[in-house]
Amino acid sequence: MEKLLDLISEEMKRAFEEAGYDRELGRVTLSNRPDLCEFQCNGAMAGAKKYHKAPLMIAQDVAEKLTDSDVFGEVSAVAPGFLNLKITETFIKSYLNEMARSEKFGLTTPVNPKKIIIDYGGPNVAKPLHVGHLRSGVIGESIKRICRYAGHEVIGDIHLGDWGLQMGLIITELQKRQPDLIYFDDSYEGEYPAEAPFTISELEEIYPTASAKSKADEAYKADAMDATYKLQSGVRGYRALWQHIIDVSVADLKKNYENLNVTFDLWKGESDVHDIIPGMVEEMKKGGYAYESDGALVVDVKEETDTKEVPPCMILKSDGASLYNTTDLATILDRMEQYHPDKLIYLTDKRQELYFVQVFRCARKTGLVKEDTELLHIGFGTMNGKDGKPFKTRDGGVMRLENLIREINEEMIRKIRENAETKGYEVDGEAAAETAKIVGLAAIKYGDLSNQASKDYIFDMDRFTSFEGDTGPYILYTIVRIKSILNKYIEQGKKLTDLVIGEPVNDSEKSLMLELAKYNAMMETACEEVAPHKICAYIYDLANAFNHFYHETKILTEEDEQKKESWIALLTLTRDVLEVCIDLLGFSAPDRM
RNA sequence: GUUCCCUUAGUUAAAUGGAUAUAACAGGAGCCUCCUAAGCCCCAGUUGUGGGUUCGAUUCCCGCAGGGAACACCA
Repeated sequence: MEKLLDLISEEMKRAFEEAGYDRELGRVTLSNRPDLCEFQCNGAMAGAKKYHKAPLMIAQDVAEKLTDSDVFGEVSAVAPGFLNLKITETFIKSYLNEMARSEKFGLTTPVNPKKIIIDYGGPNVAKPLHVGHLRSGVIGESIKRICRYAGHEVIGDIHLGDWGLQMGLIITELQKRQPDLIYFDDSYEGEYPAEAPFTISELEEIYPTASAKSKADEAYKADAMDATYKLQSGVRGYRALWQHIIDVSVADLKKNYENLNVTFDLWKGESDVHDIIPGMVEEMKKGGYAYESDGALVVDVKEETDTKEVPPCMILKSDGASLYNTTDLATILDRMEQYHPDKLIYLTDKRQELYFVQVFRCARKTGLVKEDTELLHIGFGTMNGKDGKPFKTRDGGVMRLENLIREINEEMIRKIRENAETKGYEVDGEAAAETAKIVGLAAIKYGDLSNQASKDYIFDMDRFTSFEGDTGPYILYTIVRIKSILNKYIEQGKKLTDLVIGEPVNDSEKSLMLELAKYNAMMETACEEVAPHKICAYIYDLANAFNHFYHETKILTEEDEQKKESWIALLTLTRDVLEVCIDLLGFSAPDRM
């Protein structure tokens, strides 16, 4: 279905053409003076030079051709040459009814859908998720959903950090603590136990302990490196122990991501490409791309047009060991071979920008990716505390993600209880907790996603839990209001199906309709620019338009059945659009709050 | 040191080169016998600085000041 702006631009272009001007000048845009008009066209000013004519004269010529238009109800040419436009009630009504009937509200889906792999989350096993992981998960999940909704085939991969020295450290510390474990007996040839010899909380304590020890103690570090080597070279007991670490850790990660409503299609990690690294390195050498520099193996990636220094991309460290670059490149190779994607999207902290420039160039140069495969790194900003510095707990530590979520949820339960009390109804504990979880998640996600991803933003617990203004809970509250009306309507024995939206009867209703009609253009932009914050801005405007309409219109007590049905249809569409949008942002609305 | 990014109201954030820069919070005033007041409504307040391009600049270009980040054996 064509976008509203395209349809009305077409009408305007026709008028420009009929008046003897270039039709391309007839591009219509949203009004930035809503007090004067709904839409505007600035083509007359752009054409002034070409036709050596005052812009206002051109605008008047064009306006004359639109006097009996079905699309524009009001057209006025004003100084210096703006065309101020209002569209007819009939036109907007038909547009919305078509939208309501169409799949995805008439969003145009691509002729050639792409296969996209999106790499986000990126946690390390055996380490708890902390607030730093929040953005990658929240933004990545939203982008995944947006691309999928837009019609592409999307695969989300968590890309676990499960292979490096950290694993050797954990194994070493376990050996010190429990040297008699069967895993350390080289002569053992039987089956290893199915149960892990540790719990997730032990694991989370072991890693930092081991890490601290290795920094202070050379011998300890040597042991850890040896353990890493044994693991990577496939010693049975070490592999079995490693598998336990992965299993225990992944189970915990799944639980945590589930609480965030974040899901991955693939749970692959660095370890999955271990076996293909030697072959890849060999190819790079053979192709003449990789050479030795200061003992390390590198590939030059600087280009003549660079204004800045782009250091070579390191493939192997001087001790021959692989590093982040190596596994990332091997992962690209693996993904190309297994999935043949048209596009790879990476979500990380924006500080890794230069790093990804190096890796992408290296991948292209060495032929790991096809010419027409797009590589995109989306760097997001830091989540800061109120002081503008990276978010910390009160005592200066790194805050665990589950603690952050718990704090928000507790505050939310308090608010729900308080609200129930002032309104005088009972709320049982379980229902309150369930609602709190839903609303809390919306607060966190909307708070994050409503900012441009690339910018740092301030996570202000007080503001996020205050629930006033431009927040997730405000959006949810609006949806709950609509649902409540629709439910009451159904309770009257009526049905929501087959209702038709009529012409708007007042300004607030027309505003709501115009807001709904912007949906397609907004969604297209949000997809193209991979910009979830545009969806946030849109649903905030839409919710505002609805609340304004709601305030002025008594819907259920309306006696004119036709009017009432039209409003119910309009509300249904509003609810559906809002719910689709919040789903793309990765949260949902409760039935009441 | 080199390079990149950022600077919008008291605060946090928006704005394909278009008219009077948009909201939220905080501040001040109003609206619940009426579909959820987590709402609605009114008031007050902003583009760091100096140039340039343009009919028109928060937006594009150059300089300055202030803030942040990156710059091969971490990820």
